[in-house]
Amino acid sequence: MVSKKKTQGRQKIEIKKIENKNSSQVTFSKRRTGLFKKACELSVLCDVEVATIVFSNNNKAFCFGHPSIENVLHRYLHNSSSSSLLSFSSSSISRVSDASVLEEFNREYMEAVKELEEKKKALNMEDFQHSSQPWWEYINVDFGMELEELVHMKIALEELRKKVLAKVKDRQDHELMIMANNNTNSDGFMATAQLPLNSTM
Amino acid sequence: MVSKKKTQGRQKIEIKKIENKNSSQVTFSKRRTGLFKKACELSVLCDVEVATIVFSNNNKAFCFGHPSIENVLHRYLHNSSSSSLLSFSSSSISRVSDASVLEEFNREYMEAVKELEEKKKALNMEDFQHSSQPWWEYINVDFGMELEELVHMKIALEELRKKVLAKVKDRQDHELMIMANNNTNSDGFMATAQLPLNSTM
DNA sequence: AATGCTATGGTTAGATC
DNA sequence: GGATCTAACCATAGCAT
Repeated sequence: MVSKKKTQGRQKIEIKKIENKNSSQVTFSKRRTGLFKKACELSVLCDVEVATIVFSNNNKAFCFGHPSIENVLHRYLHNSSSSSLLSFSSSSISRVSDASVLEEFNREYMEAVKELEEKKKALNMEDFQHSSQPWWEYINVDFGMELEELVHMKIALEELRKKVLAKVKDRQDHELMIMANNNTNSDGFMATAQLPLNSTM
Repeated sequence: MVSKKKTQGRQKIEIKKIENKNSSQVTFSKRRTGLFKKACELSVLCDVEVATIVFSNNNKAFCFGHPSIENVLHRYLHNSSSSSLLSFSSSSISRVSDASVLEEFNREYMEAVKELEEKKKALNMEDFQHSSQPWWEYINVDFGMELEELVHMKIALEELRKKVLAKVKDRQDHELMIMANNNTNSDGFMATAQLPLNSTM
């Protein structure tokens, strides 16, 4: 009997730039996932801090960090300016940065991280990730927004409000229709639906 | 003839902290090498920027970066205002000292990431990820929300609106005060500040 | 602490939907 | 653009050095 293979399976490839755009995109997605998984496993198995950042060709940043990206970057940058640093890049092995460049970089970094922390705090993402509460409960405006941003936000919220109201209206009509056709609906749910929805926002 | 195997080969292991100090060290060394190799391959195959930092338990930093560590970190930190929501970390899990909980790290992590991905999708984060537009422009209500959720969202938005309005008011007063004291302010910015802010939302 | 050995577990290229 | 499948390639646990 001739064994007919369904696929050729994994083929050996050279490690060089994949010119085909589609293949490159597929490989990027698969290997990125694999890389993050490996990074995660290393952090767990050996109880160490790991940070990995990948930029796609579309300028998208993907990252993994344990205990957190900012934490590890902070530690790295802090250590690198004061003590010896074992690092290498694909272009040059065992490359050590100039101290003055790192000083400047550190300053920029501190500013960026501060801003990042504030925005993160603003959205309470840490809690949001592991909470059962809906995301919109966590939005606040305590971070330092420029006036221009606030105006834009106000306009965006106005649009959002319209969408929500429309959605609520649709659902309410839908539920009432169901109720009209089916008396077995639970009272608890319908009670919620009967909140005053047309109050001014 | 009895086939006598020299070794048992690679054995399956759980992804949890390796308590044996020596084993942990060996695994750290091997997997660290593997991780950097994967990172390097990804950067070459897909022609993308990658940075990976690992701290050993001895406080030693190992890293790989293409085109360089500083380059990628710099890019990440400067893009942070638009990409901060897309990073994920395992910080909440690292706070747990109980070993039994740590054992479940992998499963919990995967679940958390999956859940997060879903929420991101709901918020149209994919587009938001690589855009310079602020996050609130991307909020929509197209996903399947229950009526109860919508009502809660409406209430939350009402609260949010109040905060924004208050913030806008404060800023406006503040800017006007500055303008009164300092005529060198740019007109462009102040023009934005003079948008009609008291329109009904 | 890093490296070589092997058998096995795990990752992924290529195709398909 | 993602999800799934298969076979083949690759990484690495456990051991010794």
